[in-house]
Amino acid sequence: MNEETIPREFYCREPKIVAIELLGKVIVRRIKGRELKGIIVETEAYGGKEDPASHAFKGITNRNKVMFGEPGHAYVYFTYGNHWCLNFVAHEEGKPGAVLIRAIEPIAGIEIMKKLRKVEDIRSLCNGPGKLTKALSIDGRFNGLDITKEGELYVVYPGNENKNFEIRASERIGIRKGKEKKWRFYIEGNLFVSRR
DNA sequence: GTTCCGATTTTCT
DNA sequence: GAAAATCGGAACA
Repeated sequence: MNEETIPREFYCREPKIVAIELLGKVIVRRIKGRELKGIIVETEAYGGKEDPASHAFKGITNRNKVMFGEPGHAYVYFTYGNHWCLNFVAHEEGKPGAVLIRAIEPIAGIEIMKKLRKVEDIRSLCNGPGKLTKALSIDGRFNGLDITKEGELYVVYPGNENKNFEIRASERIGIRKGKEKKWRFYIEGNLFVSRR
């Protein structure tokens, strides 16, 4: 398949920039020798002191410490008593930050995802942060994982398809503070984006 | 189609 | 003890 992982430098920029640039990239999840893949179609950026909606806003805690660490790692947290959310740590030197992956378009291993999610509708497999972690079987074990190296979970550049798309920005979803920041980004017209 | 609401548990105050 | 970067189902239009 000739896949090339995305280097650490890619993530060493403002979360907002990385969130935009991640659209169209491909997440690879390996389970027992099989590959599940999805194109990133929806993201949200979270910053540090300047962003009251971010977990990192009030400083470092045991939960969010990964956001303060080296970019290019996964930040996985549990919320609402039911769901895991997948983020990629992304920030400039010395500033915490991360990008929440809100939705992906399944392109490989779809039958496995259906079993994990217990739904048949492809569009409902991964169109939300809690859904995609379930479809990819991602949980707290992945917190801190390096996603610039091939392994159980990593990110690669897309193949030849889907290079032309229009990016839209909007208010972030499910937060109370910091709504004035238009830091949610998605691919216009894509069927797999949540809350269209 | 939309809106409303309960589930469930970790984390921080 | 309250809130939380959510989901799915029920009720209503």
